[in-house]
Amino acid sequence: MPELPEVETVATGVDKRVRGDVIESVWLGSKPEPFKTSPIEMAATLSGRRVERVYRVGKHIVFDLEGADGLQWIVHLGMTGRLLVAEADAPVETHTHAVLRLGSGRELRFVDPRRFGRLAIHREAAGQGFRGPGREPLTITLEEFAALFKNRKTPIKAALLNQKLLHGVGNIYADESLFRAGIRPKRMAGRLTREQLTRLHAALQEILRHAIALGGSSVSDYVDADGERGFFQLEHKVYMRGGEPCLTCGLPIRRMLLGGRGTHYCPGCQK
DNA sequence: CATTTCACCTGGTGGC
DNA sequence: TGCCACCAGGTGAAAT
Repeated sequence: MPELPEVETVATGVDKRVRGDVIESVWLGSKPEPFKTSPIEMAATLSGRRVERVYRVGKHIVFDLEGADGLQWIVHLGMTGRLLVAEADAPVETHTHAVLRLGSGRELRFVDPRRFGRLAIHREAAGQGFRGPGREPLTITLEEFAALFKNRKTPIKAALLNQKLLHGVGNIYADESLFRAGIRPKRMAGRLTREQLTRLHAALQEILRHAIALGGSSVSDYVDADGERGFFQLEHKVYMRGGEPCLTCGLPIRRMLLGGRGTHYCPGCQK
């Protein structure tokens, strides 16, 4: 899964290749799982439209479609979803659920083995495009960030993963930013000190920006729109390093379950 | 309402 | 080589 940096990388890559292109025809797989909008309505809405712009909101990829009705195509990659721009004669991978044939002769393909991804048409309400469920981690101010966690009794890691608070943060960047800020994942969100909130706000933004600059983390099968892997996995300090020595203090990194998610932290560096 | 747990899927890995 | 348990970037419904 792609989290904020991976989705940003994919959206940027797709925008570069697809912006201005016309969707000439649409094929949607028969399995209904990925579609929040019915396949018939989705295909009818997309066919013949020009793509004005592609960008990221939270973990969603938003396609602005040309036209006065303000319709948008929303793609969520789930855990294993990929959006690929391919030549029309390139072999179609298994688990391909959507193919958009473009006027340029290329195809935009949605591939998702686990089928946790979602596709939908968003109808603009009151002149507003798709906004996402929460606040943007990259642009939120420290004051707004601190206010999100006030009086919350859930562990800080669970709060970071709650998309209605901040959208875009997932398991990798929650663990990595808590390590960088020196905070244990189980610490109650509402009990963080002002200093901890300041460190966490800075750590999260620094890590997300760094990860975007490196094209995201390729843990297993993540690739961008050109099929290229990212490099931020080489910078992980705790994620998936359970049992290995902390790169700062040497103590073994611990792995535990928190909210059903694998959680990694350093018992020496995080308080 | 806030919070936690679990189902939803396929595939890769490691132990036996 | 096979079988099986367990794990994986996420979310949202149901239970508490």
